[in-house]
Amino acid sequence: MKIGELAKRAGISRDTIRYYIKNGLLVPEKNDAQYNFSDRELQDLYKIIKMKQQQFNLTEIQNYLSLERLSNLIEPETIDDCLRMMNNKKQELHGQIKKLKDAIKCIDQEVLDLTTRAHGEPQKTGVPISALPLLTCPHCGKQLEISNADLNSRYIFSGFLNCACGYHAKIENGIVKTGNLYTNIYDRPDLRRGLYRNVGQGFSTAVQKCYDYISSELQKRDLNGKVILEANINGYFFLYNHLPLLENGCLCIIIDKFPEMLEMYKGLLELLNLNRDILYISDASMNYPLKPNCVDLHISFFGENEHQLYHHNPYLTDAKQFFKPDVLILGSYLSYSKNSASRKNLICKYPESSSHLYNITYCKEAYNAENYYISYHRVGSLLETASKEYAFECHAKGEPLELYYFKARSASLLTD
Amino acid sequence: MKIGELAKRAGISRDTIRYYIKNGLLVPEKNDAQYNFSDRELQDLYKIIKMKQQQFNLTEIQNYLSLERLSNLIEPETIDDCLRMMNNKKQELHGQIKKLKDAIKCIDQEVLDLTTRAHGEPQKTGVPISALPLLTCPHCGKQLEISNADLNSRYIFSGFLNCACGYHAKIENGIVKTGNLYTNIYDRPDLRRGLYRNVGQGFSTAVQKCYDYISSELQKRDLNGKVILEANINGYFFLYNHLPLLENGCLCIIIDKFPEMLEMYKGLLELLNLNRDILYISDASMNYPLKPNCVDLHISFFGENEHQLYHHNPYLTDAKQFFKPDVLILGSYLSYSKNSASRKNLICKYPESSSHLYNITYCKEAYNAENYYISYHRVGSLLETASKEYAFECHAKGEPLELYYFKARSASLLTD
DNA sequence: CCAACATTCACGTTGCGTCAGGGTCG
DNA sequence: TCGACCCTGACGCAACGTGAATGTTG
Repeated sequence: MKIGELAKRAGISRDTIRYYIKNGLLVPEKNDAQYNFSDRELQDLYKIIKMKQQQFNLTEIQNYLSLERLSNLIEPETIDDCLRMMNNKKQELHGQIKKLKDAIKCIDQEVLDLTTRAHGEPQKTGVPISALPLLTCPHCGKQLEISNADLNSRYIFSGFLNCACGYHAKIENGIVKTGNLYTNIYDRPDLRRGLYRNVGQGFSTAVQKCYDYISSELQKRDLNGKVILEANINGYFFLYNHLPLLENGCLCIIIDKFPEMLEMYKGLLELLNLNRDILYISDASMNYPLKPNCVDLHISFFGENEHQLYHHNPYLTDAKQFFKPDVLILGSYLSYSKNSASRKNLICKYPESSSHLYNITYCKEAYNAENYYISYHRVGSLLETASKEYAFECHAKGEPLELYYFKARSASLLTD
Repeated sequence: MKIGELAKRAGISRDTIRYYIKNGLLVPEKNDAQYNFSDRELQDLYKIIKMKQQQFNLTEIQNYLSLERLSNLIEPETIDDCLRMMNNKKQELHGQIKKLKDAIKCIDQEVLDLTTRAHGEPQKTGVPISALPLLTCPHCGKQLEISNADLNSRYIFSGFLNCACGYHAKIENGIVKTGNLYTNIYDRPDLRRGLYRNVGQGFSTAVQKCYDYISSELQKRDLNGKVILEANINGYFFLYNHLPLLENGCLCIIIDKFPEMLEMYKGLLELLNLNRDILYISDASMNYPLKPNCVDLHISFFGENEHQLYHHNPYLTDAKQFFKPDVLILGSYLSYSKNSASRKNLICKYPESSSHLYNITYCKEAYNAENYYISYHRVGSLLETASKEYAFECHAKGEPLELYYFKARSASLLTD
C-alpha cells in the first residue's frame, strides 16, 4: 500500500505519516524510492490515533509502540508499564480539567465585573462657568451673552449664546453648538469607535509610544490654569483616556464637526466622574466662537491627518489664531512615503483633501511656513494595518505607514 | 524599575518580559540601552498573568490590551468586545473539558482491557513428542530413553532422560534440563525484561527493521517439517513474539543457560495458546543433548553478541555441529567500530568475553573461517542508547552503535 | 510523455527557555 | 575594574502544515 492510500484509509495527511516515520512511530518497508505500507502500519496508525485521543504525545506513543513491538503485551512488566502510563495520564488529565474549570470560574468573575462596571451614578456636566470668558463672537470678537440658561454653580447645561452683531449659537446638553454642520458625504461620525478596535499589534504599540511621549511632556509642565485644546476627535482622541493625567485647574476644549461624537464622548466621560472642566464645541467650520490667543496647549493626536482629509490648509494655519504666542503643540502624525499608492488612494477616497496629506516632510514645511518650529520622532512603521476602517482602507499592503510623535512651538521662542 | 525587579515582582522570567515587549504586550519606556518599567507595566503583567490563567493566548491578550489602552473600558462596544472574547473562550474551554473527559473515559476502557487481557485458560505444554527423535546423548550420540514420564498425546511434562553410557538429564515442567548451570557472576537472568523496556526510538526502529527482515525471509520459505533453533534468549528472543508467523508443522528449539528464563517464557507463551511444538532446553554448556545435523534454520537475534560476552568462540563454531549442511542462519548483530571505548568497556565488564565481540567485520571473518558465507546490511546507527541495562551500560555516548541484520549459509551452497 | 503521486528539505507556527556574545551600571 | 545586571539574536521544543525542488510510477 502506498502512502496516499494509507493516508486516506487512516484519515490523516501524508505529511503526518512521514513525520511519524521519521520519529519511529511507523517503521514501514522501503523499496529504494518509496515506502510500502502493510496492514501492520494501518493498525499502528489506528493505535496512534486512539492514543492521541487519549491525549498521549508522540513520545509517549512511541514508547508504547516500542513496548508493543518488543513484547506480546502479556508480560506482567509490560502490563505494569502500560497501566502506569495510563494512570499517570489520567492524573495529568484530571489536573488539566481542574485548570480549565478554574479558568472558567475566573472568566465568569470577569464577565460579572464587566457587566457591572461603570454602572455608578454619572455626573452631569456642561459648559464650565470658568470657560465663559473664552466664548466670543467669531465675527466681531465680543464676548457672547447667554439667555434662557439652565445651570448650576459649575456648569451651564443649556441656553442661547448671542452677540449684539447678530451671531448666535446655543448650548444644548452642555455642548456649545454653532449650527455649522458637516453635510458632505465624505465623513461620518465613528460612533462604533471602529478606529480603536482590531487595530493590530504594531499600531497599538506605536500609538502607546505616542501616548507615552505626550503624557510625559504633559507631566513635565505645570498645567494649572492652562487652556488645552483638542479637535478633530472623530479621528483619534487623546484626552479621552488621559484626563486623569491633568490637574483639576485646567480647562479642556474639545471640538469636533459632529455633535454626535461630542454627545457620545461627553456621556462616556461623565460615567468616569473625573471632575474636570471641559468645554465641548460642535462646529464644522474653523470659525469657532472662541477667544483668540487663548490656547496654551494644543493636542494634535493625528489631528493634522484627520483635518487634511477634508481641508487644504493644515489645521495649524486655520487654528493658530486661537493659540497663545507661546503655545505648545504636542501630537502624533501618520505619514506615507513619497509617491506612495496609499496617498493616491486617500486623495481618491477623500475628494476634499489636500494632496499633501499624510506627509511628514510637508507637515514640517507647513509648520515652518507658519513660523513654527517642529521636532518629530518616528516610533513605528507598519507595512500593513490590521484595521480597514476609514482612511486605513487606503493603506496599500507593503507600503510603510510611519507613525511619528512631535512637538511644535512658535519659532520666536528659543527655550524648550 | 529595571527588568530584573519587574520580573521578580511579577514572578516571571526576564526573557518572558522581553518576549512580551517584542510582541507588543508591554510597551515600556526605553532610554537608549535599557528598558525602564513603570507601575503600568507591572499592572499589565498582572493582567497578562490573569488572562493566561483564563487560558487566553498571547495574541488574544494583546488584542485585549490594545482595547484597554485605546479606551476607558466603559464604551458599550468595548464592553461587548470583551464579553464576546470571554464567552468565546468559555465555549472553547467547555469543548476542551469535554475532550479531556472523553480521553479519560477512553483510558478507563483501555485499563480495563489491559487488566483483563491474557486471563484466558493457559494451555499446558511440554516437550513435544515429535521432538523425541532429536534428543540424543551428547557423549555417545545414542537416542535418549525416557523413564517415569508424565505425558499426554502431544507433550511430555516430566520424566528422566537416560543414556546407556551413563549420561542423564531430566524433563521438568516440560523443559529439558541437563543440569549444566551457569554459576559465574557475570550474567543473570533478565526476568524483568529490562532489555526490552525504555529502549529508545532509534533502537526500537532498528530492531523493528531486523524483525521485518527476518520475518520476510521466513515467509519466503516453506517451513513445514523444519527444525528451527534459537538460543541465548536471555539477550533478545525473536521467536517469542513471532511464533504466529510460523506454520504449525515445524519444530522450534529454544535453548538458554538459565532455566528461569525458559520457565518464564514458556509460561508466557502458554498464555498465548499458539499451539506450536517447542522444545525448551536448559543448558549452560554447548554440549546440548541434541542430534547433530538436525537444524534447518537458526535464528541468531543478537545471539552472537550475547554468546561472545561469555565465550571466546563465536556461537556458530560451537553450534554448527547441530546444523544441517544447508542450514539457513538469519539474525541481527550489534557492532562498534574499531578501537571503540565501548568495546573496551564491554571487555572490562565481561571478563569471559572475546576481545572480538561486537565487531561485524570479525563476525564475518569468523563465519568465513567456518566456511559460511554471510551477507549483512546495516539498519541503524545509534550514538547513544536510552537503555543502560546490561551490555548497554558500556555504550560510550557519542560512539556509533551499529545494528545489522544478516543471513548466512554454508559457502558450499551456491543458490539463495 | 504526462499526470499523479512520491520524496527530501527547509521554514513557519506558540510561548517561551537557553545559550552566546557583547554592552551598561554602580 | 569587577561583578551584577542588561541587551540582541539565534536556536530549540511539539506536531505537524506548507511550500519548493526533484524523483518515480502507470
